[in-house]
Amino acid sequence: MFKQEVIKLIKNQLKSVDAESLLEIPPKKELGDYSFPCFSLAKELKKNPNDIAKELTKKIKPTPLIKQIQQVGPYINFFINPTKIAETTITEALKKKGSYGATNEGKGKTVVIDFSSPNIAKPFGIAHLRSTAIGNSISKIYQHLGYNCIGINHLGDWGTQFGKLIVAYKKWGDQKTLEKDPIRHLFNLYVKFHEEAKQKPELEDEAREWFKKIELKDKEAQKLWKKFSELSLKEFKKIYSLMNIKFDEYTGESFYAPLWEEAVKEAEKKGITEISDEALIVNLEKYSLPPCILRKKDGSTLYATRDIAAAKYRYQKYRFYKMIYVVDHRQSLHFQQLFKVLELMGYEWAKNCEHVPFGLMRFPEGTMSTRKGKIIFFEEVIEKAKQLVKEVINKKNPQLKNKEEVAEAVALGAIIFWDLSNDRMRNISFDWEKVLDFEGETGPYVQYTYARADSIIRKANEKLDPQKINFEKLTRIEELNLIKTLAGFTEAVKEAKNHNKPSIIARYLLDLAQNFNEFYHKCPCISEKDEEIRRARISLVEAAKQGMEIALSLLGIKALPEM
RNA sequence: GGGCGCGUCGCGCAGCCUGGAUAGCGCAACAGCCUUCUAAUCUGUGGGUCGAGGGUUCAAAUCCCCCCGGGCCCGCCA
Repeated sequence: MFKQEVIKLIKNQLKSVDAESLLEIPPKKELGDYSFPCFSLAKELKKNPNDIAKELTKKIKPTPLIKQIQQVGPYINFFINPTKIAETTITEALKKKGSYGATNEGKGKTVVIDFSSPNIAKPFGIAHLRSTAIGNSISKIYQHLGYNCIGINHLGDWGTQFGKLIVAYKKWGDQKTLEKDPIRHLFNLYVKFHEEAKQKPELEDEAREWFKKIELKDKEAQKLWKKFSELSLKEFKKIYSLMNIKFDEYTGESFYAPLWEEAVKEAEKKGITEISDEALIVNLEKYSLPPCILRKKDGSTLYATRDIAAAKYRYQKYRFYKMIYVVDHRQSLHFQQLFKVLELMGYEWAKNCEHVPFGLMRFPEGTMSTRKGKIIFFEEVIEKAKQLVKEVINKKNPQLKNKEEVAEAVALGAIIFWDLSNDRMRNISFDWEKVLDFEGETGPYVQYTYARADSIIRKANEKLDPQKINFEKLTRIEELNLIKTLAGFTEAVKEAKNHNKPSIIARYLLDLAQNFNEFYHKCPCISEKDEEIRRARISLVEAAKQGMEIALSLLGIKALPEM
C-alpha cells in the first residue's frame, strides 16, 4: 500500500516510466523506505540524473502515507509515515493473529510434497534431516498461503538392499537383538554385509537372489521384508512425532508395485520406448538427456519406472496444482528424465512437477555413507543437544518448570534452524560445534527472543484494543525498525514459497528477532510510566510475538513461552 | 568427455533471480552494559583484490563468456 502510493506519485510526474520495477529499497534505513534512481531517465531527458532528481523532488508533494520526499544525488528517497505503518501493521497482526502474513493465493489448489522419504532398514541419520526439515517447512509455507498440502513419505522400501539385509540377518543376525534395538541391529548387519562383500563378492549374488524371492512373494523372504519394514517405520514415526511432522501418506515404493507393469506397458503403447542392450528404455537424446531405463534385461523395474507409476497415481488421486519432490541434488538428472518421460507420455501435468534439490550433509573429511558405517544417528544428535540445553537451563534459568520438555524443544530448534538457515543448495558440513551452538544466528536465539516477548505480554496483562492505541507514540528508531520488519512478513513468505526456500523465512526471522532485541533494550514496556507509550509498545510486542511465532512454525520449530 | 550446483572478512553465511548510493550478519578476537520487562541478549573496535580474467552497461558481488578450485551426476542401484 505504501509502495503503491510511491509508484502513483512517480507516475503522476512521469506517465511512461515503469516506476514499479525501478523502485528499490535504499541500502541504509536512514536514506528512506523507497528510492527511485534517476539514471535511466538521463538519456531520454538529456539531463544529468542529479538534476532530474532535484527537479522531480520539488514537484512531488507528501501525502498522508508518504511523509517526506528527499533528493540525495541521483536518487529520490521516500519516507513513509511511521504512524500509518505502525497502525496498519500492528492492527493487522492483532486482528489476524495466527494468520498474520497469510494470503489466500492458494485457495482451492492442492500441492503434493514428497519429502523425507528415508530408506527403510537403514537408520535415520542426521543427513535425513535435510529433506525432512526442508520439505516440512515448504509444506507449512504453502499452507500459510492458502494451499492445500499433501505430505507424502515415499519410503524406500524396495530394492536390493533388502536382499542384502536378509543375507546378513540369516548369517549374523539375532532375533532378540533385532526386537530390542531394530535400527541399530539392522544398521550393523548392513555395514557388516558390505565389509564382508568386499572379500566375498558372491554375497552380492545371494542378496540379489533374496531380493528376487521377495519379488516372487517367497514366504520367508516376504516375512523378513515385512518385519524389517515395520520395525523401521516404527522408529521413523517416533522421530516424526518428536519433530511434530505429519504425513498424509506413508506410501513407499512397494505400495505402487501393482502399477509398475501398467506404467511400462503404457509407455510402450504410446510408442516412446525402444530396446537397447535388451533393456527397455526411453531415448531422450533429442532433449540432450541420457536414456531413461524402464525395465532391466532381467525384466524387473527400476526407480524411474516406480516414480512414473507413483506420479500417475498421485495425479489421479489429488489432481494436484503442483507436485514437489524434496530430494538431494544428486538426483537432479533422474528427475529431469522422469518429468520428460511423463511429458512424452502426454501428461499435461508433468510441467507442474518440480524437483526441489538440496546440497549434501557431509563430514568435514568426506561423504557420509550408511554402508561404510560413516553416519551419525539423528537421535544421537538430539540427545547430545538436549543434554547441553539442560546444562544451559540449569545455569541460566534453574527454576524453570518443565525443563525436560523445554530442553527437547530447544534442542530440536537448534538442529532444525542450523539446517534451514542456510541456502538449501549449499552442502552442509556436519560439525558438532555448529549444531550445538546456541548463540548468535541460531534456533535458541530466535526461540529466546520469542520467550522474551511472551514474557512481556504475560506480565503486562493488558487488553489490547487497536482502536484505543495511540500509534503516534511509537517514534523511536528501534520501534520503527521493528514495525517495518514486521510489515515485510507476507513478502517474505511469498518469496520463500516462490523459491521453495525455507532459508528466506529463517533469515527473515533472524532479522525480526534482531530488531526486536534492539527494541527490547532501548524501549521499556512494563516499566514505562507514560500510559499511552506503554500500551502502544505492548501492542507492538504482541504483534512482533505473533510474527515470530508464525515464522517459527513455518520452519517447524516450537515457540516457547519460557526457556 | 558432457552436465548440475558451490566459491563473498580467520571461520560459518546473507546479498545474485529482478544490476544502482560507503558489500551486510553471526562466530572467533578485543573493549563496554546485568539492584529495571529472562545477559541464550545488547553496544562498540578491528578484519573483505566478492576465486581469476575478459565482456555488456552511465553503473557489475549481481548479467554474459572463459578459466581455476573443490562437491555431485551421466542405461540396467535408489
